[in-house]
Amino acid sequence: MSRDIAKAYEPRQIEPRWAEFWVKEELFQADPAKPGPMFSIVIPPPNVTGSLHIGHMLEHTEIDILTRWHRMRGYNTLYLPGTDHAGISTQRVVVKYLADQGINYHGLGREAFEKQVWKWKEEAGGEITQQMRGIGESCDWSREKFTLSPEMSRKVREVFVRLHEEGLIYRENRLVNWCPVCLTVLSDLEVIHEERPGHLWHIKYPVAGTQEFLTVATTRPETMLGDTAVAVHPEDERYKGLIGRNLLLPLMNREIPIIGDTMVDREFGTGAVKITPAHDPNDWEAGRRHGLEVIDVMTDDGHINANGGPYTGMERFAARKKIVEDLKQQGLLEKITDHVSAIGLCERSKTIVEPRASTQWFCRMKPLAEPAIQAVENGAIQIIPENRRQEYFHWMRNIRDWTISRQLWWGHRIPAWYCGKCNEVIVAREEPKRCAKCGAAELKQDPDVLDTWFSSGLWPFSTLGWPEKTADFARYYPTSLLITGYDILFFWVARMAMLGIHFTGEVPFRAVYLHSLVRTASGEKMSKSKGTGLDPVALNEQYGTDAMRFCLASMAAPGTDIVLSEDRLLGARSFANKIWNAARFLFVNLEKFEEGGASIEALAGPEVSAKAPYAWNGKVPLIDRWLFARVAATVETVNDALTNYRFHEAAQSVYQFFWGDFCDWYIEWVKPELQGADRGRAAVAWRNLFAGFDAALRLLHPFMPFLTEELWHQLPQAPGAKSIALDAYPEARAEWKDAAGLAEFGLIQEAIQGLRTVRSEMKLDPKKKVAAEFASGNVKTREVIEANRAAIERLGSLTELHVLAGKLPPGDGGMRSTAEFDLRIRHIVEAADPGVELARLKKEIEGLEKAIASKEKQLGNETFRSRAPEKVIREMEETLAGQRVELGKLVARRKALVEA
RNA sequence: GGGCGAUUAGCUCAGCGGUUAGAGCGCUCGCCUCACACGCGAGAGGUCAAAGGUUCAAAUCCUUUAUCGCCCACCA
Repeated sequence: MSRDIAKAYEPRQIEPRWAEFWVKEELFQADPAKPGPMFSIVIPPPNVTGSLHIGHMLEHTEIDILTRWHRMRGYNTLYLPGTDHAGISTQRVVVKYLADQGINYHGLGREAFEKQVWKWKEEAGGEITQQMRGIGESCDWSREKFTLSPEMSRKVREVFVRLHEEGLIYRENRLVNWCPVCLTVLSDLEVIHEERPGHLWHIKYPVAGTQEFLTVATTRPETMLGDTAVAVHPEDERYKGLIGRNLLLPLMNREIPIIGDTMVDREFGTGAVKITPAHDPNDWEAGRRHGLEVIDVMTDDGHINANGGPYTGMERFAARKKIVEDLKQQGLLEKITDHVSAIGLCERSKTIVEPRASTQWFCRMKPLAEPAIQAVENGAIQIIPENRRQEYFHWMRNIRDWTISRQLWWGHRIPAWYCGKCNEVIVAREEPKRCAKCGAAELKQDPDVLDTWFSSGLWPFSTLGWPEKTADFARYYPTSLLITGYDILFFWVARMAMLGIHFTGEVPFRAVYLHSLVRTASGEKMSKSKGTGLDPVALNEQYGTDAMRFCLASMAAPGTDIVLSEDRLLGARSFANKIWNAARFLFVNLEKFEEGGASIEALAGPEVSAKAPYAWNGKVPLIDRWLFARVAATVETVNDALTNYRFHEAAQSVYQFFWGDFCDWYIEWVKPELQGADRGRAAVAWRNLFAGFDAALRLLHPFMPFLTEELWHQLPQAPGAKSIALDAYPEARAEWKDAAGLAEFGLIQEAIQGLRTVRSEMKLDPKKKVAAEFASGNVKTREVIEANRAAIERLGSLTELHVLAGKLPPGDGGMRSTAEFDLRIRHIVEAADPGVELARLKKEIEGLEKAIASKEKQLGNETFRSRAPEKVIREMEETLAGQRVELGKLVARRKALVEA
């Protein structure tokens, strides 16, 4: 950078280089043999065919900040990357891709289709991991995993077989959620409920052998084709007598019984419920209780099947329409009322899910859930933010069995084989040659695959080598932390907790931090499919990845969603530019200093920094004491904030430090000293400046890795030191903490700001230097000001500052008073408007009076004095005394002004 | 039907029991001061959604209400 420095920071010139460097140098490869405390994190595997969206950007930024922060603090750190095969969603993408080319995937056949998906994966599958490299994630790429790799497949089969042996996995015919578009069964979680206005159709069923009718109310008339009973409440006076009689099912002309069942709510509808065991979960149960026939009237793709009489072949909603029409025509439709009901939609296709009886594989969850509940209860797994614990508990305590089979081709094939001869079901790790029961060789593997979440549920231990006892597993499991979105708490987090504990005997992660969702300005979840997402890759190009990372971090308060705006990004970009320009200042001025024979090696570098701050004439200058005290305070704030996942607090703290302290005060203060005639003094100033800057870079690195890496390389480093990422995070060294230094410098800041305010109020030309007076009754205060007079004069644009004892009498010019000191700039102001000054005084006096009154009231209160902590009382008294002094001064000033 | 969260400066949000409530952006005034106009300096702007309550002390804890949002749920 040093000789030809761009005036503005241009991330595009810098980021790709370092992104490549980090990968090529394999800087983040973990070594289980290395000593030290451990920090491990496995990535929530993104969809292999996906691309980086804004949610990933946030998640990966948070993961990478914590990873880099731990690594710099000496932890043996592993950040394990990988991707998910994402069964249903990937299959949908490829099916559509083929369809666009006029290819029907069914026609292709299973094997050819699978080949297509693998081909797709090879082509598109690299994108997201490539993007992750591009944004500088400090992953160990040598350990990258894919949920559908042969290696992972073996682990999946192992788990399946063991669960089956334990009786936790079973196959059964029951009512499941069916998606007629995806053509597969779905788990309960994959069905999203949405309230929609609909109707309640009141249909008259003729009572067999009479002229009477029984009216039933239904929201889904088309299911009547499969009705096998009508239920009424056994104690319902209206219908009691009908129980046991038969009804003639309209349109189908089948006789069905009237049954009594307490499931019926007498208040709802007509109090009579049609029972369709094949297409409603309640009815399914009722059917079992009463031994009713199950008549499935639907095809896989949501049409009426051969059981549907005249409606056979019709699409389900077309059939609904026709059935209603026909009923109306036959005079069997009593009425239609409006009714809002929650309907189930397929998470992927948004199709209305059809409840349907089907034979599927299930996993018994209760026994798995119990230990996972306890793990969170007893703190073995910590969930942050805390309020998500409740959701976790609620779901886990009401958990139902998990439908794990899917009628897809893309996924882990279920390791079950059926004997063509004796129908024996064989579940095995390897494909069996013969039936274990009858010895026949006619075995056929179950065509279905496992729910994607089944394999991702094993992720923390499968990726680390389980069931083998690998070094990685021993060293990095249980993982330290999981960072993921709260939207997959049940899908993924809960299942990992259950399976992890069950198979390893240990929790899969010590803590789960559930990050926010990034929303659009209108509050919607950002989504690419809806076109409401911001493209992080494009934004990174535009503003810089560091700016994006910093922006997200500064907004990532736990528990609240993020609304990202370009305004905020602009602010973060400015911050990056500010850092760049601070560096530019250093190097540009260093050149001038170097002309006198100094070299950067003598002024900067790890050995020089280690001894900072440097003294001059036996004393560390106040400004340097102050700077390092601020470094220590910032380090403490950042460490504390990151320990508690308070990214926004950490980001805000480094921002304030770098911009507010380092640039606005420190650099401005030391400017003249750096180029001063006294080269010894200047060398000390340079060393302290570089040491401060070096600490700042390391402090900032987890948030803004590219920029800090670039600048770090411009400074002398230890031989063999490769990257700031492997350097040490600054420590809050005890010798840097300096309360007195902070207080003294605070006083000076207040004085300078006071002077500037007065100048501004007096509308003085910024270039015009004037004389000023400073007065304080405190000897120590006067000494501090006197000792730093030159800098105060410079930063306050003064010709000279007179330091006086006591207080300033009222007089001409602009005045400013605090409890500690008085300031005045004497100046004849031509068009000075005393009204403006009076108005300001009035406002300040009123504010003070209000504050004083409230304190006097409190302090005068006996209960307060007896109950409040002593510290609070003492502080309040001190403040009050100060405010009274200040008020006195302001009132005197006002009086003098009015009289003049 | 249950549960959770939000409501604070024009905007986006921090703060969650103890001084006159903060930040970024925007706004006003003044500055191209030899690192940075993606900048520098100085300001204006809020009865912390409403009403009760607890407390010596409430934006902060409790209750109710209103508005908005989310999650869970097999009332046909």
